[in-house]
Amino acid sequence: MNNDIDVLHRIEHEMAIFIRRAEAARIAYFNATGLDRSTYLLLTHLYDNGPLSIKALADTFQLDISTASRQTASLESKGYVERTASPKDARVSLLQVTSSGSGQLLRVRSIRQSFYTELMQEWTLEETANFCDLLQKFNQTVENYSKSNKNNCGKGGSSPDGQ
Amino acid sequence: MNNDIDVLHRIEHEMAIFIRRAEAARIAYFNATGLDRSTYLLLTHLYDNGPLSIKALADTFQLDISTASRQTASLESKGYVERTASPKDARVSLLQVTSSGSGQLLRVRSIRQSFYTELMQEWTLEETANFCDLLQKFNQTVENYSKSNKNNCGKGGSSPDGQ
DNA sequence: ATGTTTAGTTGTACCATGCAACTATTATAT
DNA sequence: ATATAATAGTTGCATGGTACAACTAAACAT
Repeated sequence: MNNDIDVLHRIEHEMAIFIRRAEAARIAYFNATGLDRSTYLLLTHLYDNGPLSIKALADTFQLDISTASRQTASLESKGYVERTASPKDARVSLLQVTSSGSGQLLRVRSIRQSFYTELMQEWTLEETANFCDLLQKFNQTVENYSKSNKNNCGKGGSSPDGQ
Repeated sequence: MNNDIDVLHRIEHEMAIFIRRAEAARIAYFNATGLDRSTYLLLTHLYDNGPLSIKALADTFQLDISTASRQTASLESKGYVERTASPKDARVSLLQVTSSGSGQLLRVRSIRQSFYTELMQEWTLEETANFCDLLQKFNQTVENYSKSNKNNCGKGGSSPDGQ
């Protein structure tokens, strides 16, 4: 622990606020794009990482497999992904983004980017890049932390932010 | 718009991940502290800003007043806040943190700070402080944005993050 | 005085989530 | 080989956080 308590207190506070705002935005975001965040993230991941099982998705996003199952079912019902039985293991369904799904994904990604562009128009490029780097580092830190916690203390474990 | 599209794309991506992790932590956090985030934030705000009406809390956190009403009712039922009728306006209840509530608040704040201390032990103080500043700036940016949006386009409006 | 705004409550609905119980399939151990 | 475990996935149920709409009561405006 080489961090000053003041900074930690501020981090703690800003995190709580950030998360609160993020939740507040859920409905507005959904209204603006027609895709909820989970759907968007799943779609992104499937788009970039080829066909994957539900279990693999659940692991990636640290979701309960039941949640991943429901989310993919919802994606499937909208026609954004297709599932095919794995040839190697009949328990496994492999999910793949359809062309409709990738169309949605690109559409929403562009809306998201426009949003951030507008939101951060007063920021300098340097600040934005800096924030981005630190945010990435933070996400990585949280991921490592919760993985190491899983090994030590069974499931659940971590709590990266303000609840 | 003076930001590079690459950085915006990365921000967009890291935000989505960040929010996802934040949501994943809700249960773990509650288990660790016994207070959910909303409760914690409300309590913090009431602790720092004296007796406030439900409407004032709703405005601060950009919550529907019905949500704020329920959350404060929950706080009250746990004995963390007390309400007194406003002498000036019989419609208004003024909420105030009880000693039990402030005890809880300080306890949870300390757990949260310990968590962040442990989480970020590999970060330098400079990095942490930098991240904190940028996060604060970001929160402020989002707040300004959603306020200006409210004036232009009616309610709802903004979407600060990845859904 | 009467109509309008405001503070707050309550009913209802929604989404994201987890846990537990279950099925179907695969892997392991003897 | 067969019985026992482990794994992938689904579904039922519960919870938390949220909004919207309909309502009550009080205050304000004219």
